[in-house]
Amino acid sequence: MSVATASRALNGLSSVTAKTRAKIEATAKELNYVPHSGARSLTRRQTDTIGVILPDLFGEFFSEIVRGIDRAVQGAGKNLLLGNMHGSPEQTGQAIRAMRGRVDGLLVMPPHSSAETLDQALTHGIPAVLLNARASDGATPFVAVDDYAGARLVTEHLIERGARHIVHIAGPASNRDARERERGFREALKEGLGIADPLVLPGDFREDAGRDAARYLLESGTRFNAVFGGNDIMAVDCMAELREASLAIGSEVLVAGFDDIPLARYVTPQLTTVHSDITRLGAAAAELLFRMLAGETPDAQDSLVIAPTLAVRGSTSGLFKSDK
Amino acid sequence: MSVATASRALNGLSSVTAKTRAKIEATAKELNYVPHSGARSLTRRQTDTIGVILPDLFGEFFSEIVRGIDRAVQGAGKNLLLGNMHGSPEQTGQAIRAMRGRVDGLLVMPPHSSAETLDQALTHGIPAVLLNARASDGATPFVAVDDYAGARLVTEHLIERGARHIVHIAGPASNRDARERERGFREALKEGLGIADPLVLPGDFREDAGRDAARYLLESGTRFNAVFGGNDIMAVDCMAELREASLAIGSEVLVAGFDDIPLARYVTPQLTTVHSDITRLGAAAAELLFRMLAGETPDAQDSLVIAPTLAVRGSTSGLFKSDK
DNA sequence: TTGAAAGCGCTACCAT
DNA sequence: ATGGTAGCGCTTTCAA
Repeated sequence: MSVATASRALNGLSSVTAKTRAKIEATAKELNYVPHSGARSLTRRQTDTIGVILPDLFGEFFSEIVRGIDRAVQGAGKNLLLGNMHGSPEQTGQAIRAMRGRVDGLLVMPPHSSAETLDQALTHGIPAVLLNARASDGATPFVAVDDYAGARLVTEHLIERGARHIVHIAGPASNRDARERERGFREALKEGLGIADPLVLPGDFREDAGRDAARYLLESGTRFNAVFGGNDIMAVDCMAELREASLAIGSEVLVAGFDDIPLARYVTPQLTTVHSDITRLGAAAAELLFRMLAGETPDAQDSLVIAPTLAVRGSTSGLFKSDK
Repeated sequence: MSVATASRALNGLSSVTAKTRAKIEATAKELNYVPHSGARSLTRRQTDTIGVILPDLFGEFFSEIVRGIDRAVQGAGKNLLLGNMHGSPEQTGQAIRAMRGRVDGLLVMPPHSSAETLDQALTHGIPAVLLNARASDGATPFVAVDDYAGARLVTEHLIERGARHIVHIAGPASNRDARERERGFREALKEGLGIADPLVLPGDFREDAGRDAARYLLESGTRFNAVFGGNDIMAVDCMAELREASLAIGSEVLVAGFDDIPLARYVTPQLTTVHSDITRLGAAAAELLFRMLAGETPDAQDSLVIAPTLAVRGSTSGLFKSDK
């Protein structure tokens, strides 16, 4: 048997006698032969692998998105090469370059708002889909969570539940999600209550920011009856602090967050928040990339914005007793 | 310039004139040349990539372990190929085979106790380190968390805090971690209190199991003053249920868990639990693998068992009022 | 110091 | 239906 025939048999090409194939398969098993996918990739000019480049993410988000990507990858019979990039745009470019020759396409989630730096690295090479970011030139397709819509959802909900003095704890200004959430908050407030300059406290998406915000609110004597935290962590900690000050969460003060981390359901009262299907985000991105690899050339039209949903829980479900 | 010289220059070999090198580097930049690592791997017979095969893990654990591995991989200038295997040992073997030619070594965390099936797949090929599992032949090095020691730690702590009627909610019998934890519990109890046949309730590491256990305890009128949940989820939910029955957690009944998930610190009272450095587990495994790839041939001696620590919190910190 | 050429393990084209 | 063989893009002897 020649290597050519063997290759054909093992790859299931039709032009092989059943007999020959059987013999080859038997021998392969006997020799415990396992194809060398590296070499295979080289000749076929296709690796059946996609690269994923993520920033140093916090637990929950990371595992969810990878799970989604993995699901799609698995379903397509492909492989997943993971390349973390810890922060800087240069590292990102570096990571992207290191993937050349190893992957057919890329899923990239840039840190912060450094989308521009990416373009170069991307435009120049292989197909790519951006995660939760837009390329500055608008050319690279992306899949993102609609932070703006989510923030509007919460804000409108708070208004509907009777809140009239709503405070927002913002995330870091360098973070696109944070900016979009704040924007959604502001617009919903303007449209709903006609408030143009609401109180927005600074935050960084970490626990302390929630506590600090709460203390500020209490000590400054600010009039407020609802807090919308830029993410759940801050909302939860703000809520804890307000509770310690004997405020009745859900009736005296409403609190809501964003992300729906598992914790949200475990605090008392449970936290109303915005739920995004992160797994779906990852899966959708991978599937979009596969379509590109299959020859389709999606434009910005194919980019997907995933609409989040509101998870209403105890922290906003009570009725208002008084307007503090 | 010949390709040979270019290769040498780009790879920083010394046998190249500074002048030649400069010229080559300039040209490379101009042409926007990026080396094709696939081809490079083929000739060098080294991919600088390690494969990671994990079962379908729950969020926290997954991200922590990957973070640890990634850290080590990053530090060593290598790449990380992720291959999830959803469950069955066959899939595992499959996943391992698919990695041939793509990676230099493997980090494998087998699902359940199917370590035997692995051996074949592993023995036959590339270097590998097992995560949280032992190979049946004892040959493959591994890195694992010491569940047994952790369980002893909690149990001894509960005894020391005055508990005399301690119940354990076990995890699934198919899970090695679960079995080891139960073993640690039983032995600590025998040694500490001379109890040989403690009450062990069945569980599956999920929320409901915690609630079911609590209900059983309450309804059956069982005498107990401490519960050691096989993991935090079950412990937390058991605690919630007991609290609803107006038991004072931490004083009337002690509750402890295992894993130290973030939630443990957010429930009221905070949950005493066993903390394992999962990130370190991943990093240690990767580093062990790198040593093997560098030529060392570690035996079982080099396997590492990571000792967990006890995180004492409110759920066991109160004093006993009565011996219910 | 540089260049020519032989592969790495496979696939795919061209013959037979 | 099968076999021979030319690469895939790189590294690495071996000569020059």
